[in-house]
Amino acid sequence: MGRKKLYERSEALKAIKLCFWKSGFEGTSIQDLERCTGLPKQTLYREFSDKEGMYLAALADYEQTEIRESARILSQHDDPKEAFAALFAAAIAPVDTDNERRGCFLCNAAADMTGIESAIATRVEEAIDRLISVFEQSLSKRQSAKDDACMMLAGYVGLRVLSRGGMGSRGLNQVANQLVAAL
Amino acid sequence: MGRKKLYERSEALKAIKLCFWKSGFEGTSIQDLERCTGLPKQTLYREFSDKEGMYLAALADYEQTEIRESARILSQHDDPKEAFAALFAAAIAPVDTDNERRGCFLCNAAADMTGIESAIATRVEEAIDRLISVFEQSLSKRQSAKDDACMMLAGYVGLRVLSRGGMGSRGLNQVANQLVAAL
DNA sequence: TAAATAAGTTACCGTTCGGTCAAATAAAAT
DNA sequence: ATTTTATTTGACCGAACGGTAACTTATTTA
Repeated sequence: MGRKKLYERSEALKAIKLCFWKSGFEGTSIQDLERCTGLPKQTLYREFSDKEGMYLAALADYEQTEIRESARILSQHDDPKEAFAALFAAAIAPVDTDNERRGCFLCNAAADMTGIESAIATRVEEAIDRLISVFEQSLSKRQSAKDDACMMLAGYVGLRVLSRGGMGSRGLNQVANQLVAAL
Repeated sequence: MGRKKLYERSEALKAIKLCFWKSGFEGTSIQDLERCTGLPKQTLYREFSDKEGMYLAALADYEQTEIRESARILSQHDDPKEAFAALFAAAIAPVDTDNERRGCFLCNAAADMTGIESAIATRVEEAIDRLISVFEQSLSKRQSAKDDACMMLAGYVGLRVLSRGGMGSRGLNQVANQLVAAL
């Protein structure tokens, strides 16, 4: 019943995610996605409907890999200070090893949003809510868990946006240390 | 010696700034700028050379108005806690009065940057450096001024990106309060 | 083996993109 | 009044944009 597909959706999606991650929604063209996936646009459109579908799928994939990884890192430490220190360290690592400055796809998406923009804005808000829940869980032993989670979220977002914005790893480590100390 | 211009550069620039502020570099077309300034593209190109010139001029204008205003707010309070509380309050105000979610142009620009991109990246880095200096000055009485400024910068960036990302004013106030408490 | 279904391929759609050129127009300086 | 300088206007450029339709090829059912 039909031909076997010569590509794998998950692999294509991974490439698409990296593309949007680096260049944002408007900054990424369908042609860019053809190049990075190696697939013709027809295949992309069949698989993801349209550009927005590609972006939403990429964002969802990001949440299920990168964000889930963050949750895992946090859950590996009992002490919240240690937990967040580890999280921040993981965020900074690619900057001072490979000078990789993609930042956080979700944070970039939040800054990308141009006012009232379709389904994407909603998904971004939802993903941020889930991220704050992850933070909250790591801080659940504290009675000020919710407030602390808010602060750490802001610090996390700031850290990752600044890293994309070109801040050196020395400054980023300063930020991380001070945020952990504030806990 | 020639005809008087029927427009004012500063007014045009103000409109251009708002446009890039809302929609970012890639998300703003020359046609958008024609509409918001009321000027034909010829005039825009003569005045600012090209799209990048328009963006850089807008970013510079942002720094000389909005960022300078931030410095003013900070300088009006002796106690750093009060100073940053006032700064954060000013950042949150437009969200819960007009639901205005432009965020911070400079923060948006930092998140926009797609890798090695021309002169814009450099200017953004410089502007961030200047912003951190402003923060540092407000904290100059402390011996940990530099570290505290780093943390507040990350918190500030996070706060403004989250506000653009749709976080409600309740959450934003939580963030602000906790950041001030961490000082 | 034939029908059905899905994937690959190619060309193409109208629109918008950033950017340019030249003519027309207006006002200041000589 | 004429020259000079600047502004405005509108047409135009090739390229890239997101998206689609049609045709070919391959594979799995019946």
